[in-house]
Amino acid sequence: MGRALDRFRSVLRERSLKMSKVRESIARTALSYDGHFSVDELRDVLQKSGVHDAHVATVYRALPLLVEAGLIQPALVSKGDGQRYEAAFEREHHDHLVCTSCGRVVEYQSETLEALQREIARRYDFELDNHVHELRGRCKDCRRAGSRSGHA
Amino acid sequence: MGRALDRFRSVLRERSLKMSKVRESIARTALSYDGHFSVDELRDVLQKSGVHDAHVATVYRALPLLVEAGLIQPALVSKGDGQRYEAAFEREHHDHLVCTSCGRVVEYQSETLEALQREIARRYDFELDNHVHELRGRCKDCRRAGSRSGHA
DNA sequence: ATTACTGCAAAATATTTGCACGTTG
DNA sequence: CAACGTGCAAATATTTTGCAGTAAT
Repeated sequence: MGRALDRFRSVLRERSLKMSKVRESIARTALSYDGHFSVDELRDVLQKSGVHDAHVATVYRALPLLVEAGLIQPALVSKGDGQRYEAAFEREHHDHLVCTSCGRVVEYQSETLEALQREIARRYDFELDNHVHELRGRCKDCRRAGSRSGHA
Repeated sequence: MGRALDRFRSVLRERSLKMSKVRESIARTALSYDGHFSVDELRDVLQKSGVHDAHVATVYRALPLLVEAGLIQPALVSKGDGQRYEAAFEREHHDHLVCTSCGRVVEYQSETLEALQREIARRYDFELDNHVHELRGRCKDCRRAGSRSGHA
């Protein structure tokens, strides 16, 4: 956690920005958030944690900085409800498998996949920054329940 | 194109929905759209094509059906401006490599990747519907231009 | 001190929904 | 004719922005 905040601080310094208390709280909360969060979910936890809450606009302003510092990453592309994020600092990278019926999310990681992505980027002469990979389908339980065209 | 519309019709039938003129126009326009489109871009083309335009709500209502029928697929997750789609019927599936500096989009396809995805889904007992895969980085030209350490 | 940060409220976007009327099967 | 589809406008939801006062370096 300390290391993550240091990294955040250094990104801020590079841009002549300041490390405020609110920003630090946002960073801490995001880092220790268990699972995916939306802006409002993050704000809820922030508020309940008693520290102090941050205005929506403030969170929106902070998130790109956290992404840039590598503390969090965008997650769950799906749609409808707005961007979600998850902690990313010093964690194994993983991607998501989402059940389109019940919404269950399974994380997986595959070194083969990572390697393949690097190879594709190399083939087109791209320097890879990051990627989004989301597999969508129906999980075993949902298939058993409504065995056909039953979309949620 | 005829085959695509047949498939659309059959999805509609399965759900006791009807094939209206507006839906058919939306389907045709989406199928022949060259590249990625947003809801508004699709509506623009629809209108200019003289047929008749569809209300924005109508397009929003039609898109999930087109996706379900496999005529289009969600594409290009990255931006903030709302979901984009692209034609997908009887086309080789492909994914995208996006340059974070100049915005250039390169399509690529990899059977190895497709196979790997199927294997991951199988491992978790998911029946795969579709996926989103987007690699983000900097293309050769942008790297040469500004050899900076990072952010746009 | 200087420059940035925050909350606020309003704006800009995106997407969804209820309803009355038109269309499809 | 019954059921569905469409346009419309209003409602939601999400993200951004200008501003005036507050905090960080």
